Amino acid sequence: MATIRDVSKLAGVSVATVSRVINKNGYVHQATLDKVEQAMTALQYTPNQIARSLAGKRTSTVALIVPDILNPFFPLLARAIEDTAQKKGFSVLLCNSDSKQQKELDYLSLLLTKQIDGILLASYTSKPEEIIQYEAKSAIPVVLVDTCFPDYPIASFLSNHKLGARMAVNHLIERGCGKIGHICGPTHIFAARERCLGYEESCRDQSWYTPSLIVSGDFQVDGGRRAIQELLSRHPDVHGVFVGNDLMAIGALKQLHAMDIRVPERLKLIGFDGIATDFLMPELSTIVQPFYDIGAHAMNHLLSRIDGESMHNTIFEFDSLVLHKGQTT
Amino acid sequence: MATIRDVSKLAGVSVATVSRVINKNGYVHQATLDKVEQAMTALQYTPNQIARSLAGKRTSTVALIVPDILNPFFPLLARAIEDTAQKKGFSVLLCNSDSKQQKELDYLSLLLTKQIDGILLASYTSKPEEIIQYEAKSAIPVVLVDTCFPDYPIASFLSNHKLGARMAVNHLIERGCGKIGHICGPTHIFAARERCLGYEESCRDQSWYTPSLIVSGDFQVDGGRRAIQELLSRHPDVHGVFVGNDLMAIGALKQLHAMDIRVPERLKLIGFDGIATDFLMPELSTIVQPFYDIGAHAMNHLLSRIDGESMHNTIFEFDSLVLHKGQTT
DNA sequence: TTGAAAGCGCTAACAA
DNA sequence: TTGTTAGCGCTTTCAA
Repeated sequence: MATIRDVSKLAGVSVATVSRVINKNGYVHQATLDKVEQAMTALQYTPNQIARSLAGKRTSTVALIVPDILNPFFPLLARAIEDTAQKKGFSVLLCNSDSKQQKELDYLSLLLTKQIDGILLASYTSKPEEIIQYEAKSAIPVVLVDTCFPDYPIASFLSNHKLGARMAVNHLIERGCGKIGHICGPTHIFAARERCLGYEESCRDQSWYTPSLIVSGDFQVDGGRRAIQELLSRHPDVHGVFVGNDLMAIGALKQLHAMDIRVPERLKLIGFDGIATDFLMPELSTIVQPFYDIGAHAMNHLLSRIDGESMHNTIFEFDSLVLHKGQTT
Repeated sequence: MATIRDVSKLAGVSVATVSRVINKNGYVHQATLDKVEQAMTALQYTPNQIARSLAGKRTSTVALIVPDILNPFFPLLARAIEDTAQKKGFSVLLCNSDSKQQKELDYLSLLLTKQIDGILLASYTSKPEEIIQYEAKSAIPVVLVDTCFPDYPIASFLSNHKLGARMAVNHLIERGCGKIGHICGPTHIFAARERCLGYEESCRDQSWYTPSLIVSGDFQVDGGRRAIQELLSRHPDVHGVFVGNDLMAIGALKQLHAMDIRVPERLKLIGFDGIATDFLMPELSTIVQPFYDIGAHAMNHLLSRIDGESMHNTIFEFDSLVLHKGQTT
């Protein structure tokens, strides 16, 4: 592969000049610019990114840390992030943390030695102090996606989950549901808590409301099966259920089917997320999160930080959730 | 961050010696080794990977190029690949090509300047000559996943699709199907062709067989809807359908549901891939591909090539497909 | 068994 | 407007 030196020789200029045309900075005469560009194309020259990185510039690479790309939730984010990165000349390193603290920390220090320019972190296990400390000592900007710590100055991009929850409950009410239950996700997940709060806010003034209408699940399919059983045993007369996410909603649906309880006639069900609305049958009613927007904005914010802009590290909540009316309500 | 020079000073040795202990090569006295290691831990030293890469070693990074990580097929592969890479100290760069030749080529040359160590390529658009030429002039090993070119020496890892197709058809026969149709995928996709061939081989000697039992689809949900309609209009009496992939099978299932044709009573349906076996209701019968094995083996093979082992570049077909008996057969 | 020194390819003062 | 040169942090001959 041709180097900058080869180009400089062929063009009859110094490497500094070539560097200037590569980086489009500093003054360079039009005539020399032409010569250099000719030499570059003649040699099919492309700058070695490793050398550029070592010489102090960036790696043009960011890392995306997710619990597990297999969770259908994350490819949606990953795609938006990669698209946005690619448009700006950045690449994305994919890291699965399995929600294990150690694996996450290992990645974090690996990324340091790789001189990654920034990190998009979707993690429900990391502590805010850790993140702040990491940013401080590594000077690598970190942006949170799908989670946040309200009391700390960390940039975060996520849906307005409380709003979404209200939309879900309202939809059930509009569809004529009387007593509405909720299957909530793990309480260590911010989004799960918010959705639960949204449910509570919408329901607590109803005559039928009682806290035992909230059953906890694990955001997985099987958890949904168990939770709906629990809910029905507590309240055989529930008429609608706002399930904390689509995965659990699928589980609930399967369980109801097995128990021969007709959906939506006897019981209406609405999920949250909007993963794979295409793939399901019957189609699940759900609140679709604006994944693409979240990912794209998070990435753009990160890129601005990388460019040295000092941003206001705050929480960006997206209100553009959409009700997807399926066949379960 | 501490550098190798800092360590060498603190340990009272030369940088060369420190380098030797980092890389565990060359002779180094036990006593000095201890000193160096103490210094390293004292300074919390970790070698800068960029500098190592520039000095001639590798980047310990591979790229995974997929058409679109949103296709539920690819996260399965990505996970296996990332797991395997991570165990061996490698990172994975994620690239979406959208099956566009230009985007793919752009990535390929970008990866060159990034001095990537190897590439895992899932592409149905690239030409074998291109790949061979790229490997030759870049010295970057490329391994194909989920596709192959039988007539060219390119390492490829994929399921034995023909075998899987036979399994699917046999299952339908066992379940009592008489006339069996097939919805095949795009013919430029190797796997789609193989599955179709498998179907043909299994069926051509049957009394009911006729080529018009094969309808073509596009491997997408909507394509499945259209294809099943087409098939039914050609052959109102089909009793079983082997659908070329799960996405189309979902579409077919939805269409049949809309048409009030009962599955599996009136018509039996089996898909291929094994994505989303959890998500569907009714659960789809399908042939599950050994994604994890494919990804892991492909990655291991790539790592061996990166380590300089000259491998026999051939096609690795995985026979370990599994019938998932759902509720549609 | 160890060290000195020459790069790897590029950037960025500093001079001219 | 251009060139010289000193690094960036590490690896790797080649000598000692």
